[in-house]
Amino acid sequence: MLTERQLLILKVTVDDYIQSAQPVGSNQLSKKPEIPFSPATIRNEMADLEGMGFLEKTHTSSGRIPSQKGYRYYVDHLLTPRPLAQQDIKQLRSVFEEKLTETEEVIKRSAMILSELTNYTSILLGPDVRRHIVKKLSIVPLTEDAAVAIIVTDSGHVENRVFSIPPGLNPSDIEKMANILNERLVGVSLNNLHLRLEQETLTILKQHVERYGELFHTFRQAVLLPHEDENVFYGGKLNILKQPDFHDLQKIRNLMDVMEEAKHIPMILPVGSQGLHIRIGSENTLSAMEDCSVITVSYDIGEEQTGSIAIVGPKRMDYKRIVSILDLLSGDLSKELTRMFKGT
Amino acid sequence: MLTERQLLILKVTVDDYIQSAQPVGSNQLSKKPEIPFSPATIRNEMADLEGMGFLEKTHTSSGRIPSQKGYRYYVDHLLTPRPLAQQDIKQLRSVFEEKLTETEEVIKRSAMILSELTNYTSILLGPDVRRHIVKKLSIVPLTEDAAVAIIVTDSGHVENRVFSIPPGLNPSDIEKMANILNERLVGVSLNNLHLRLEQETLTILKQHVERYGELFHTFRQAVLLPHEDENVFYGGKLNILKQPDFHDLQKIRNLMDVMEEAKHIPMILPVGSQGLHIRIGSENTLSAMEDCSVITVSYDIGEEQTGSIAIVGPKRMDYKRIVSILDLLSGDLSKELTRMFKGT
DNA sequence: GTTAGCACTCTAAGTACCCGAGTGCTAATA
DNA sequence: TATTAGCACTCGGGTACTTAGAGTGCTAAC
Repeated sequence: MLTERQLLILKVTVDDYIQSAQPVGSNQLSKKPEIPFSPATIRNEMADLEGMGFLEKTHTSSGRIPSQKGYRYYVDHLLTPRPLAQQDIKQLRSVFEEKLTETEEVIKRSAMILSELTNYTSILLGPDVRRHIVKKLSIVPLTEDAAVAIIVTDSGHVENRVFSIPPGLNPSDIEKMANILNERLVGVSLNNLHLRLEQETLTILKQHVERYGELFHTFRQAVLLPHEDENVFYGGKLNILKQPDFHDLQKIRNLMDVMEEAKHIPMILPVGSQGLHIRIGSENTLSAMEDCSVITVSYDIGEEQTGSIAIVGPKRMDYKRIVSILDLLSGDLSKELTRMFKGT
Repeated sequence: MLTERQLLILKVTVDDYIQSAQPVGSNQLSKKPEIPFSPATIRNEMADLEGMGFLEKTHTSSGRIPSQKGYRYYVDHLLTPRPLAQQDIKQLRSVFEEKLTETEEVIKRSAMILSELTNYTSILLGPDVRRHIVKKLSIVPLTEDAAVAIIVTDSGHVENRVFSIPPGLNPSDIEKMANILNERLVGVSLNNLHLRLEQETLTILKQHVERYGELFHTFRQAVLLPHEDENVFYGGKLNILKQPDFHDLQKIRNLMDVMEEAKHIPMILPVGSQGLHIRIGSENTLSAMEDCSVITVSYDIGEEQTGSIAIVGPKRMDYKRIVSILDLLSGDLSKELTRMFKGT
């Protein structure tokens, strides 16, 4: 168990290191007004804290920096969210002043502002498109042998895909097919679309549409997979380059690579987890992120859908500030997007 | 005027430096089989070439590197495009094996493969969406007070935008409006859309639709500006970090920043210029690119539309190889996209 | 005209050195 | 007994110096 004084010293050490990026020495600390002890006392305490694994030295006679365990303890027990400056709140809320009509636009802008405000990289995940519900479905012929299938969902999201029409097909058949599909598929979630497509529409199509087989096949292909990565928005990808903690070009490359790769997103932004989470250093599953901390928070759209926000920065991240910012944004974003979604 | 020998030495010097990234010395050169002169002779010639501004030294007793003028001369007079390896051709053409149905997909994949093949950053600009022609226009109501406007163009491109409906409006009016718009606007290019919108449809709307004013206004807003940046595709943004020529983090940041900023794209990819162009160092308009070379080439879609391709790399770029690659790709891409567009 | 020879230059790498910030330990102090 | 002053020690980073090597320009010989 840590004593009051140890707690104080640990807290101030972490705070100072977060702010300065330099190892913290006993002299330095003793000069702070909140620390009324002599350097020698601090040295003793720091040695203890190091013994317990909360602090580390970069070399034998250097000041201390927080260890992973130190950050973890700080985040769990010593973190007092710092109230945001009016200026920050204003900037953060400016997104909602813009009268944007689309969810995606709001999320995109939020990502940008978030990265400007934090100087870290932000990743925002929109609500899962696959849970959206088909509102309208249409097929627009383009040429003799190609048409574009368009699916509008209740959220205003539009999926569209070009697919090929078997040569020599009767155009009226395409129209018929579109009608049948519309009758049967409006109200179905994108998730269940391909299932319903085969279960319900195939038999009916058979009866009404000539050569339904080929047509149905290419259409099905087109509708099958929604673009996955369309749903991820980044802000300040280059902010990583601003951090003094990252100097190894190789590591920067790995990190940026991993972040952009769609397949890694679920590892960074655990879909479905509620509330705010902080992962420090090697607590991240991806090895490229072992020098990073990631703070994630979820937000709600309506009652069913959720999205998430992540801030990726160095372990020496300004936790206080980021937590406050994310708290505020997640609330505001939930309110605004729910409002937009339901239609006031 | 340069002598044969000077030409040879200049060429080999540039080639060598492109390959090794190290200043080239007279001894080194004299060992090459294609150079039958003694180091002393080479030194004399190099001194001359330096005097004429084709070569530079990094310090008084270093080997030579090509100057901007040197690169320019090399590119203009000494460049012999290197035939591509079968392997490369195969990889480059693999895009077309994928049976992609959408122009955008093809361009996106090309950007990726291009960056993998070259190890530089590729930027591909699709055909100008604003010249596409409206094929179909529809309005899908979402909630009481919002609807999504969808415009399908002849290329299969789908623009969609959510806009707000004035409260309490009769839904049938929206349908009427959609019908009128469709009748009048199919066949118009996106470019002329807003013009035609006011000239032709406004009066008719007045006659048929109640409260056309408000509805028309928000709709017009929505349709007005196509998303500009949707048309630019990148490959290998991080390849810059691989180049030994770039080590200054600040410069890298600037460069990456400039490239992603949509408003700078026209400076990098001059829209409308035909054929292949090489800009070296300060020949680029953007100061952030003064250490880069950019090779651009245009491609055609159908008879009217064009897109362009750019490769951004260090001045010490493998011009031979890139020129060959771009030549091939631009031709293939033109063929393939024209085919797709016209519908075989 | 070409080249061998040579003195000269400059970088990069290695070594030595010192300064300062920091530590741990011991002994004195409150 | 807990705190602190004092002190010897450590280590990184900066500066100065040296050296090796690659390269140059110039001159004189071929």
